[in-house]
Amino acid sequence: MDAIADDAGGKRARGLDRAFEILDFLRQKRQALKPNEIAAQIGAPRSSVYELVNLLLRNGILEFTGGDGRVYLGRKLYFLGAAYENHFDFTRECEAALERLAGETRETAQFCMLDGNKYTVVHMREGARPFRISTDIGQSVPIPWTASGRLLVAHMTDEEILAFIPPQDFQLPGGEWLDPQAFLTEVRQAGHEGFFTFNSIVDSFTHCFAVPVMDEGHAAATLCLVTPRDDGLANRDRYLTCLKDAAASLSQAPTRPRRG
Amino acid sequence: MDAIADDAGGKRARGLDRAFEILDFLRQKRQALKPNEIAAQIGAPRSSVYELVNLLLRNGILEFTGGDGRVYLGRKLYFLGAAYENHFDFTRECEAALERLAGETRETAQFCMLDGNKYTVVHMREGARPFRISTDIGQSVPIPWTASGRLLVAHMTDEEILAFIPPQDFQLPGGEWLDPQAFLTEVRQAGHEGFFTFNSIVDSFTHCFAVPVMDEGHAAATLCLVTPRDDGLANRDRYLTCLKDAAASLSQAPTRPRRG
DNA sequence: ATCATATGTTCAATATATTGGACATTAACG
DNA sequence: CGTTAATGTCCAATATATTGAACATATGAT
Repeated sequence: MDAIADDAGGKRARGLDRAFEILDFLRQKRQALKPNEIAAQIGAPRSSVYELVNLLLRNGILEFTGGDGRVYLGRKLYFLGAAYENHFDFTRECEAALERLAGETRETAQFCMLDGNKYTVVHMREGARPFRISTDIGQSVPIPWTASGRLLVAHMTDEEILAFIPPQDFQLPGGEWLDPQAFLTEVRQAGHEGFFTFNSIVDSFTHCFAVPVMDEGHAAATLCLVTPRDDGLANRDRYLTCLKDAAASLSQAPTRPRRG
Repeated sequence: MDAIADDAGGKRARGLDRAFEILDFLRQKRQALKPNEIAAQIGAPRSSVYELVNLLLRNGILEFTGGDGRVYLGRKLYFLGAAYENHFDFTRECEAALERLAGETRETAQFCMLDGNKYTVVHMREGARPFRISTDIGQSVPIPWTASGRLLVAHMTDEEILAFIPPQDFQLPGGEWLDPQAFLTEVRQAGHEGFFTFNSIVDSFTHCFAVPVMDEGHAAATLCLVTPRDDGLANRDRYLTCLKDAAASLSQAPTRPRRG
């Protein structure tokens, strides 16, 4: 069902693709699984999964954990991810920016990016309010559901956007459908204004603010605030200013390469 | 030369292994490279590297960056690494522990783990002293060169240790050779005492402290202090106490699985 | 202009990776 | 006990991934 991309007929799958399908699946499940379970749940031949899991184990990409032969993402992935992070030097300044934002606004602040054709919260700083945020770190969310989504695809043409976002992602959690044309209009507006705010369309009580973190001419990420509706509307201008300042401070950094 | 494992004859290489060789190579180089350069430097057929790079690009494991078709580790790796990290919930408490350590001692504090058969600094908090640390985050260092190394292999038998550590890693940066038997003795001592300290054997001016962070009965990681020799000797007992307290606070956490 | 080097693309041959299915083992269960 | 389900291993067949080599293009030096 949720296979990565083109997976129609009964051809053999390429090992590399299957391998990363396994990794993504484990990430999504967020728990150690037996090879057999993996095979059953992603609909892959068991022998293939056993073969690949063993290869990945040998490479440190997967690790035995949880006993009973269960495997989960391995340390090597952590190191590779850290190298990615390091290269752009995001995190440190990012955390600082979120900290500052949370302090200034007392609202929940998030740093968001695309993960494939989904939206994902990469870092989050919970606000001081007694307020529950629904989105979990690292969870994939359809792009059209989010304020940030408008910004993260703003560098594409209309056609590219519609080709990029899976059609079913325009269906909101309640079941209603969001008109793609309306979405595109909002994308253009967001791209032009340099921010996007709206009453969340995935719940009935939050107001969302998003501003882009620019890198190489397009929104590489966004900074967001998720607030109670009344607070958000009452402090709209101030919050937007805070966000833009924070984003500006981040937008400089990512370009420069780091040498040890 | 430094191929991953068994790479003798002129057989064809498996795509998956080659792929991770590419990823590791990029991590080591810490910069974006052209596919052609990668092929030349890891000694792989160009057509294979181009094929694999394209596959990895399609999966978000690699990304174009730096222009001219150069590629580097991709965002997907970051997400996978974050999931690994999350699963063990290390980082947050880890950063806190380093912060505390650095505050208490004003020395450089490190969180270290094994990466394959090498030692690696995963997190570091620079001390308040005007003092330069040589080790860089994420760089691979021979196990015998480090105090932590004694602890990180302490759960293995002598034979396992000698099979695990590449023989040439017993050669110190100066060129002298460390006697494996002497190393094993230190490993046993470290395992027994629950810490290891020594005047660094890779430079002439630092004293190193290491204590284990236990997980599932063995040292999954270490906390370290790197200090000027005189300071280290003068504050030895206090520093060791700080380290042990910090390690104890971390040793609890990693076992419990997290549910959203 | 000529040559050399670096870079990327294309393609056919074959070495081999993926796969289905058989088999082995264990646990659960009536 | 016999049956079913879950899990892991093994193996041969074949679909295909890896590879060398040829080709294409750009750049820079002489």
